[in-house]
Amino acid sequence: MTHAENNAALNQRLTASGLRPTPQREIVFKVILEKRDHPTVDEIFARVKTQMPTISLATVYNCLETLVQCGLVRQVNLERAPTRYCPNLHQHAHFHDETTGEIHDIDLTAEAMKRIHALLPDGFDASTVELTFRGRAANNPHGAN
Amino acid sequence: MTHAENNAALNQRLTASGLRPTPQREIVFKVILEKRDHPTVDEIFARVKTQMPTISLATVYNCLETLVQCGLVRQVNLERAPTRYCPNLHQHAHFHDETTGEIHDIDLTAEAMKRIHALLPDGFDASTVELTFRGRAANNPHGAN
DNA sequence: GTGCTGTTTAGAATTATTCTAATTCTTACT
DNA sequence: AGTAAGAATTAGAATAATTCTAAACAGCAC
Repeated sequence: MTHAENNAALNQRLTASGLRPTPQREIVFKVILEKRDHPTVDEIFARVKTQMPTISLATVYNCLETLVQCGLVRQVNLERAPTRYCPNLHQHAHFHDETTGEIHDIDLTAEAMKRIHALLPDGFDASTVELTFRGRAANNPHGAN
Repeated sequence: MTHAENNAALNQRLTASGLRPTPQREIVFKVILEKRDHPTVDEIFARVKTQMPTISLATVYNCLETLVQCGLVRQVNLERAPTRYCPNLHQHAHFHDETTGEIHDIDLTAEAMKRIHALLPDGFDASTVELTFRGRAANNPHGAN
């Protein structure tokens, strides 16, 4: 996807929710897509400031909340650490490498998701699932991050 | 398990780790076992204070950290909410009811755990897994909480 | 252009948690 | 028993991520 396409998608989602496309929202979305690690708010703030030095931290928080609401990025909370943000919208699990602190996405098939949902007894209806592994990854397994 | 048995288990674990059994640790462990919901530190603090009014919040934090280290209780972090504590040591997932805020334990079989671990590609070695569902539960399904 | 609503901004406020330094408690040794 | 050493507890201060507040700003509808 090109940047222009991502932008169009963003604007569409925003207006669909009665929200306005703004330069701040655009740029925050852009930096998250650019480097597909799992940055914290501070990291996002730092990256955005290089291109828009006047942006405020509160705005970054606001934009991120908006993006999450629109379903364009996912929030990742690991233990008590600062919240991280993830542009991968495919169903996936996270692997938290204890040695490097890196977070790797683990793609899940629809079949796997179905099996996970099937673990729930009757009477439980889950709208979202979060699956997080913690451990050690071999050196840069398939170059993922 | 009786209270005396739990206490014996606690003392054994503590001394095995070179730590001391203390009245504070005992009582913190007791209140977590007594009411098997998933209390926050504040709730634990409140419950403990009724029986030991002089205990300090810092001590509750310390005791909980100790109990977690000894593997006697589990920490549960959901989104950005205060950490909760869980005495259920069986492998299990959590179901977070969006309407009531309650957390239900979902027991997992060894077979299910194995299948979950099998989702990881080669090169990833997980020591722990966390599986959390969010959604709505039917009214008090099998009386669990 | 004027007003209306949504957005951004800076800084203050909040809140869960951790840290600090002093005190108290245990245990071991004499 | 008396004392030293280490561990645990305590109260309160400090930290840090996040949220709130109030004011300024921007863009659209009329």
